[in-house]
Parts: sequence; C-alpha cells; structure tokens
Amino acid sequence: MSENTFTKIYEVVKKIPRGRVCTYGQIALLVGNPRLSRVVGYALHVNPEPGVIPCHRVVNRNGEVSRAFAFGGENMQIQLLEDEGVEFVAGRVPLDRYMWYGDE
DNA sequence: CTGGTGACCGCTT
DNA sequence: AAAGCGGCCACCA
Repeated sequence: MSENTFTKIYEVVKKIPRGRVCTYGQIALLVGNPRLSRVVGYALHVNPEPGVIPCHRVVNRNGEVSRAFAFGGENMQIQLLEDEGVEFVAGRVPLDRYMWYGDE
C-alpha cells in the first residue's frame, strides 16, 4: 500500500469536488500533519499526473492562488476555477463559500 | 551522508 | 501591523 505522504496528498487533492477549493493547510491536515503544508506545495509542484490531480483547486489559506503557478500563469488557474463556477472576489476566493473541508 | 530549497502555515517577537 | 523562525517531506548538488 502506498502510504507515502506524497501519495496521501495526491489522494486528498483528487477527492476535491468540482467547483470547490481547498487550502494547503487543510490538505495537510487531512493527510495527518497540518505542518505538511509545504510538502503539499512541493507535491503539487512535481504533479506526476497533470489532468488527474486538480492542483488548480488548491489555494493558500488566504484564498489566493499561488504565485509560482508556472502553468500558463496564475490567470490560468483562476480561469479554470471560474469555469467550474468558483467566484473570485478581489483576486481571491471567498473560502466561506467554496472551501472544501474534506468531508465530501 | 550533509546541506539547502520549495506551490505553506502558525506562533512568537 | 510587520517580520522572523521552526516544522514537515522529498529531491538535487
């Protein structure tokens, strides 16, 4: 069984429902360690399965998209989220409405 | 093997 | 309010 931390992170990210966003810290918490937030970012950075892992649904605790999103630019991530129905306010996502707490 | 770094978060000055 | 530091995991030199 792949009980690697990275694998767990990927599993959680894949569970994020469409039209919903999640924070690095929340994912880390679901994985089992709230301090893995950094590792979460790195895990998505390697992104072994683009198209399968909805990394664009992951934002920081501020609701802002990552600046290092070197995939068509940050605007690309925002575009994908808006396409799913996620609303952006002042360049960030109102987590109060779109935050996914992992409880499906 | 050691050291440094990275899509972060929270606590402490 | 702003800045600094530690923590966790994996990868590269």
